Amino acid sequence: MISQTEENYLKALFILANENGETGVNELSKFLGIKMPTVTSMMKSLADKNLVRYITYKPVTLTVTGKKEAASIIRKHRLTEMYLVEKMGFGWDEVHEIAEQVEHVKSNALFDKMDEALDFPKFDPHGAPIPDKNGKIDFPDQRKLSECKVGETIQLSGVIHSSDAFLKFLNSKNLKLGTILTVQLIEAFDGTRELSYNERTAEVLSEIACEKLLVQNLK
Amino acid sequence: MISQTEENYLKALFILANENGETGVNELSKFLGIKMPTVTSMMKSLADKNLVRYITYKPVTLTVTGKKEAASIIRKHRLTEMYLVEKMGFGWDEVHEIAEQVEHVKSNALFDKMDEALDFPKFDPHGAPIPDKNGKIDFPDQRKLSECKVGETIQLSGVIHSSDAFLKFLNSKNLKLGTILTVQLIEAFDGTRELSYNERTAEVLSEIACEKLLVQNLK
DNA sequence: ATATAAAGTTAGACATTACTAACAAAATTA
DNA sequence: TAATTTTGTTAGTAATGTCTAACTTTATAT
Repeated sequence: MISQTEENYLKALFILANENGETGVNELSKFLGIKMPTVTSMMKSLADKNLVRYITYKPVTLTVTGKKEAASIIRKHRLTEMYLVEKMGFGWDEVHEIAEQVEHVKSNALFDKMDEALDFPKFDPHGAPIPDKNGKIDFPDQRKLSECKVGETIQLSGVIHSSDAFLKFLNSKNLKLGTILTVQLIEAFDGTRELSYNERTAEVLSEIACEKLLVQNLK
Repeated sequence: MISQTEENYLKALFILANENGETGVNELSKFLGIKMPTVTSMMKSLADKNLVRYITYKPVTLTVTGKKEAASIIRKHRLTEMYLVEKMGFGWDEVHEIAEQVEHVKSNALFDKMDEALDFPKFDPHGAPIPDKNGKIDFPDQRKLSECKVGETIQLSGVIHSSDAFLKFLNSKNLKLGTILTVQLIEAFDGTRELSYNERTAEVLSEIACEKLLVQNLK
């Protein structure tokens, strides 16, 4: 039996995994807001349970079992977010904290019912892909808005590392997933972008904001 | 901040409270499946937090604060059960375990949304009353089927201390809340009841089963 | 009214999950 | 390459919530 605490570590490892699937202890510590010695000892304990591979002074990787568990928790989280938005009338800026708790509920039936009621959605309300029952994720072909060049016209398809405050900010700018944007101008000295979308012709977004926005090419 | 564990103790105290609102440590221990010394020490800790009144060797009572907290958890549990049955297509025999977990979610908004979607229900799928936001419970005028006399015609209005197995058994007998029953016969030697309802003329229920069924007079 | 049974408490141990302080290894920079 | 910074580990402590063993108080029954 995996505890809620352990589930949170596995989820973090899944989310933070770089190209090699590795995550440093320091990175994990900062992400979870838990001090490094605690993380180290948890890594030992998860390694004993065969959920991660851990060698002292080396980055941590999830085992196949660990990865499956992590994907299952992320699936529960994202299905919950989608259910709250689509079926219960919550805003996309209100669902993270609730999903953070509901994701730990031990009942496949509950999440399968959500999945079905939502007609098996592929993405959550923030554009993040929802793993299927086998833990498989269908990653869309996305890049950051901050990487787009002047003149490009693309579609907003995801928001990453989003605080509720940032989502409320997007609401206030009338930016939603699906909005079609054109990059009008990039300020050389601070990376500020000027964008046009809908009837808006010169909305200004900071570079930091643009790094949190994912876009797709138009189809 | 009250932990999940503490919430479970408060809920149990609320449910087990007798006419004086008292509960013995032993009773609590058996109900929760937790050994008595653990219960004793938890009672001390809850008393320090002003959630219960505890004097050694005396039964425990909830304080006003404790009672309010307990009612809030029970409200969450029963709203969740009702939501799962009415909005998600679960059977009344499938929802207890899920609600047992969801009841600990810290989000008034979630339960208020359920309440609204269900149009502010007064009872859960097992006929138990749902406390309102202020912790007030509207107890209906119910008695046990085991207390009814031969010839009485009443309406099934609640199921108490019900295991999932017992609920499945009721399903198999086609007994639901609202079913109108007539007590045809009570066996003197073992308390077995013969009941008629719908087209069924002589369904036999044990005394133990009849003690778990609550009924109301017809209106 | 005393013996026995039931209920309740105390003391001490243990697992989990967190922390701080001190130290060690690895990476970076001068 | 040597010094410094960053990253990571070890050791020791603490809170929470559980347990068993031993003991005490209260209730029950003969």
